[in-house]
Amino acid sequence: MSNKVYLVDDEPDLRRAIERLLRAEGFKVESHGSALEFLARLPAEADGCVVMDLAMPGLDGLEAQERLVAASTRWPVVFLTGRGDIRSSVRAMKAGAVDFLTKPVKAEELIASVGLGLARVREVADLRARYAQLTPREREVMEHVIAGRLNKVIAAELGTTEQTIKVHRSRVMEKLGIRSVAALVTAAQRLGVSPAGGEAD
Amino acid sequence: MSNKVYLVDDEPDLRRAIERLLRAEGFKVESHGSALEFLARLPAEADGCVVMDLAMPGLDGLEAQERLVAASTRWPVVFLTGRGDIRSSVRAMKAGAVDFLTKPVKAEELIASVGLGLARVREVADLRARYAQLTPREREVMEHVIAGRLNKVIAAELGTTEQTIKVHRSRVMEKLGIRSVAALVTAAQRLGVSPAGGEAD
DNA sequence: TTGACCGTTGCACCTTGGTGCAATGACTCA
DNA sequence: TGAGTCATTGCACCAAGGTGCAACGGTCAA
Repeated sequence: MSNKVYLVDDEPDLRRAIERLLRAEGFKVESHGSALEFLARLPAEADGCVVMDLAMPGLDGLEAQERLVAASTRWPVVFLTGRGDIRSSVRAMKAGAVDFLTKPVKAEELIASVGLGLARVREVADLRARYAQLTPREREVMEHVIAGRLNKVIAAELGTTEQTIKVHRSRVMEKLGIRSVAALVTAAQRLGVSPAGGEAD
Repeated sequence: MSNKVYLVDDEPDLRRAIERLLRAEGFKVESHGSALEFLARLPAEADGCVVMDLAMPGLDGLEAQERLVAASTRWPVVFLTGRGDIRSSVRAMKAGAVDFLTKPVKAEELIASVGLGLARVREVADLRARYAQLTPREREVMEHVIAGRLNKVIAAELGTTEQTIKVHRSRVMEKLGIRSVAALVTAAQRLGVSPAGGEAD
């Protein structure tokens, strides 16, 4: 799984060329002619790497990236553009882009970047699947646990008892396949889950 | 403290201009004509923001950045260059640069980036000072704690007793001013301290 | 309506972590 | 040599976390 590339470019000729290149490398490719079209058909969970142009009619590549970031979806994005400038590349990298390549692109560079993006997705794929199994309450408790709060404090804040928190907490650990708070904290960071109400000291 | 800028550029005229600009904003400025000169007089702990040119005789700006990263010093670096290209900017940002600006630079942009870099330094300055107080043994124990290991496991691995580990552990928490394992894990990440022997699950 | 899932609570028991006090031996530095 | 730091250990006690069992009420869909 997870060898899928979402190609977003408004030029049909270039799409075809890149598609061919990526398919020859064994990637599955899904092409979109505009960022809006891509975002509209966006899978709920990141299951591949995005390869996107910068300048496109409708929604800009950087704007599309911002939306992905804002939705905390953690899609890996590789930019591939012909009229890029330093300012754009810096903005893209700040926003967490995997790479920022210029046309004409060397095949090996594109493949390497896509591979890196896919590797990032795979790293958290299993964890995401596990996290999806958590109930809303369990996620809530998790956010408090990774903030370093004691069970009884969490209980007070959520208006329940310590016993209840213990149950939720143990289910969180069980479902995520994790056995220590330390591992839970790092898992949460990989998932983009933030501690509730700031960190405790 | 920590409003210091380390300016590294081989052009004396430009150094003077930037120095004046930064000093007018209340920053302390220390200038160096080459990356090697800067690295040779490098303070042990990051106590300011680096503003560096890309192309310089001797050591390249990107190479200098790499050395800083390799030494895990976590210096914030703002690149300021006249002949930059996209490839360089992407490489710099991947290596963790705060920003990548081009000459001529707008004063407000440079000031904003330097301010951001300094903010990053200040964020961990207090923590670094505290971490510096730890004894070697305490750091060792800390690395096991953030790996999620139980006290008795740590004791076995370090060839001592659980009691001893408890003492070291409580000293770590006390010296760092931290009260939960969760906070310790995030503090360790900010400090660049890695868990011992990989993470426990 | 029945079954499944969710959130909840209580109780008992055990493990683990945290604290305070006291003490020892090794090492370095003045 | 004496002071200071570091690493170590033991003991007692308390706090917090983790587990297993049993149970209740609500929601939602088949």
